[in-house]
Amino acid sequence: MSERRSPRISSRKQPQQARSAELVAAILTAAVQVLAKEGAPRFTTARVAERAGVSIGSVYQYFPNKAAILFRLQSDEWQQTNAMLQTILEDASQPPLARLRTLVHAFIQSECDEAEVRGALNDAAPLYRDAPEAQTARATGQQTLQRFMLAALPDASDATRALAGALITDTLSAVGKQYSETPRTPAEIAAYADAMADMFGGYLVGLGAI
Amino acid sequence: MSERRSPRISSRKQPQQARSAELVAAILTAAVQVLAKEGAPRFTTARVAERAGVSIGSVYQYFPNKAAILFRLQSDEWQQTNAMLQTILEDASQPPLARLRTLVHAFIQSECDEAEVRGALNDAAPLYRDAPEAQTARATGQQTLQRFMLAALPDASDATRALAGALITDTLSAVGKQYSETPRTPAEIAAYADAMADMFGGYLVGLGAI
DNA sequence: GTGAAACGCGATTAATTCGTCATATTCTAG
DNA sequence: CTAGAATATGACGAATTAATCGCGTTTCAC
Repeated sequence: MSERRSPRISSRKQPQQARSAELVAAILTAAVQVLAKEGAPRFTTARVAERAGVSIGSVYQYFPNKAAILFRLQSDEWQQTNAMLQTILEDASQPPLARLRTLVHAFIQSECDEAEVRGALNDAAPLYRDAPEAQTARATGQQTLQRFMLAALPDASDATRALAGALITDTLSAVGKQYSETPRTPAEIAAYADAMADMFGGYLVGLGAI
Repeated sequence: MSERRSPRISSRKQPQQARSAELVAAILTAAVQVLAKEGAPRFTTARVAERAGVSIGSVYQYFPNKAAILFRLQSDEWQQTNAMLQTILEDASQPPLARLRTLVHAFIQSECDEAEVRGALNDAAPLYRDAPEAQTARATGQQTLQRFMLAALPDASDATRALAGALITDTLSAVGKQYSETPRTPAEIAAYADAMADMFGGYLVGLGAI
């Protein structure tokens, strides 16, 4: 497929003084705004720097390249989403399938909430997707769901659980991505999330879910 | 989100002589090769022209811009896939859910078969996605599935059918896209497609499918 | 207060891009 | 055969782009 370009994407150096920490924060804030307002193709380091009220040189002091900024945004968001999903899935006060329904709603909702940024970030994905750091980050989310599968499908084989977990993870993320590309009303979102939860539920019950 | 750029994407003029028809064919063939070999970011009109053994000027004689070439590739593929899906869904010799399973297998398989091109085409999607022609093309595939839903869920309400149809369409295309991004063995593909068919089946049975 | 480290700057470079246009070649109708 | 329509060419203009580097400024430990 595409040429493998994965130079370093980790940050170039850590801010040590207060002003530089603010500067990095300003860059990230500006990056989100540029991404949401101008879209992925017009996301340039110069535009980010300008919006942040900072010089290009300063941007490159803390980010080795453009992809690193995008990856940082994606990474921060993954972390946030993962934390949310983990909280929901580990809430033992509800039966597994109820938790799954809650999770679907929360996930789809959050995707739609930040649709502008998410869409642009997906468009820019080719720039950071192949970096090793990105692969690692993705694995974390799947592990959380696999732990949940153990509770939901206690009698299934490991292979079955793994496959079901992978399918649900993929569906959630891929469909969520696509669904949020079009503007939706809150009612539509709720109905769609319910349908998706029904779909997962029907599937898991068929596999012997409790 | 991104700036709305949607100039004409339809072809600039129709080839009238034999040599120009060949030229257009050469451009499209070369475009696929460039896309597969170099990836979306390195897909340029110059590279396509060079690989096709044709001058840049000639490319712009039949395609108004770069996006038009990409759209043409996507459009051709949609048409091909749609024809296949229609054939499967309208095969009355099998019950609806069996047809759906066949469809899932065929679709996932075809996505994986041309993974290189599909992936790169998706990466380039921002360039042609917003064009009105693209919206139209997408609608066709959904109609085919909606007709099928009528057979599968004869007793459900229109709203239920529409929602279920949308969810299945979305899942199939979004997950297929994502799944084909990673190389897979034939056995993995078959197992995954089966799981997805189980998921759809469980969902539809829950809705009263026959 | 002072010196060194951290920080911030932005003009500049080198590369790449898309798409046009004036010109040259090939085809075909009559 | 020939005129003009269709087709093909590719050098070129105009615009963007990512990233660097040398130098001025601020901070802070001592």
